[in-house]
Amino acid sequence: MCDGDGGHARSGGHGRCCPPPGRSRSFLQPWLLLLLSRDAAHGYELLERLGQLDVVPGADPGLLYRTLRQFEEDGLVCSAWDTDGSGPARRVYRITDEGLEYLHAWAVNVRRTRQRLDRFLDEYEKRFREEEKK
Amino acid sequence: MCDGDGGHARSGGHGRCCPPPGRSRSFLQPWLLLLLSRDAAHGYELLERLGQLDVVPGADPGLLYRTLRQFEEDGLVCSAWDTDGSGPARRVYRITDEGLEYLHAWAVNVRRTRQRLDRFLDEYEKRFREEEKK
DNA sequence: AAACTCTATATGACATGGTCATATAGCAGA
DNA sequence: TCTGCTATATGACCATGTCATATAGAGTTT
Repeated sequence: MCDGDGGHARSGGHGRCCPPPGRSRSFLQPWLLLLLSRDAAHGYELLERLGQLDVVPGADPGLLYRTLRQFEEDGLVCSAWDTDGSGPARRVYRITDEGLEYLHAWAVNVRRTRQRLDRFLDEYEKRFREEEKK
Repeated sequence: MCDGDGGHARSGGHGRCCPPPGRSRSFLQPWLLLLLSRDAAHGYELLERLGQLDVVPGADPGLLYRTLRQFEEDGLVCSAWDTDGSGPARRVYRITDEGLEYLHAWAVNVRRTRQRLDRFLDEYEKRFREEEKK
C-alpha cells in the first residue's frame, strides 16, 4: 500500500462531514426563474411552491430572498410592494425580458450538466458493472 | 409593470457577470475517485486524463491538488512519493476502502441530481414547448 | 390587553466548490 | 545559461448553500 507517508495528513477533527458526498445542488436559480416565468409572485409564495412541487424541498428562505434581491440587482426581475390582503406586505417579483433570456441560458446549462452526469454514470457503471450484477 | 420601486436595486456596476448562468459544476470529486478506483495516479496525470476524457476539460490544477489533499485528510486516498523516472517527484495517490464507499455514495448522489435536472427540464419544456416548436 | 401563531422579509456567520493568478522546483535540450 | 515541460502548491476571491436568528404585521386565543 502507500504509507511511507509523505509527511502530512493526520485527520484532525475538521474537514468533510456527514452527508456522504457533496451538498445536493438545488438549482434554485433556474427554478425561481421558471416559476416567475408563469406568474409574478412573492418570496414566501415561491418558497411554498418549491416545497409543493417537491423540488428543492427544504429550500432556505435566506438564500431565496437573497437570490431574488440579486436577480433584481441584475435586472432579471423587478419588484413592487403589495399591501393588499391580510398579513405583512409582500414584495412581488415579476420576471423581465432579460430574466427570460437568462432562464433559457440556464436551461442550456442544465442540459449540458445533465450530459456530464450521464457521462460520469456511464463510466461509473462500466467500471462497476460486475459488482452491480450482484 | 413593476417599478413603483420599493426603494432598493439600482444596478450599480457589480453583481452577476459574464458566463450566462451559474458556474459549470464539474463534479471533480467523483471523477477523481473513479479514476483512482482504476489505477493509482499522481495529480498531474489525473489532470491530463480528465482533459483527454473531455470531462472537466479546463480543470483547475489548484483545485485538483487541494481536493486530493483533502481526500487524504479524510482517509479517502493515501499517498506516497514516487521519485523514479525523470522530472520532479510525484505524489502518487491510491484509493482506500473508505474512498471506494465514498465513490459509490457519490454515484447515488449523482443519480439523484440527474433526476432533479430531468424534473427541471420537463417543467421547462412543458412551459416553453410552443416556442421550441418555432 | 397580553400572548401566541402564521405570514413575510431579511441579515450574519460560515462551509464548500470553483476560478484566477502566481510561486516553487526538478530536469532536459537548445 | 536560458527556455520549457513536468509537477506540486498557495493566496485571494466569488458563488452557492446552510444554519441560526431578527424583525414585524395581522389575526386568534386566553
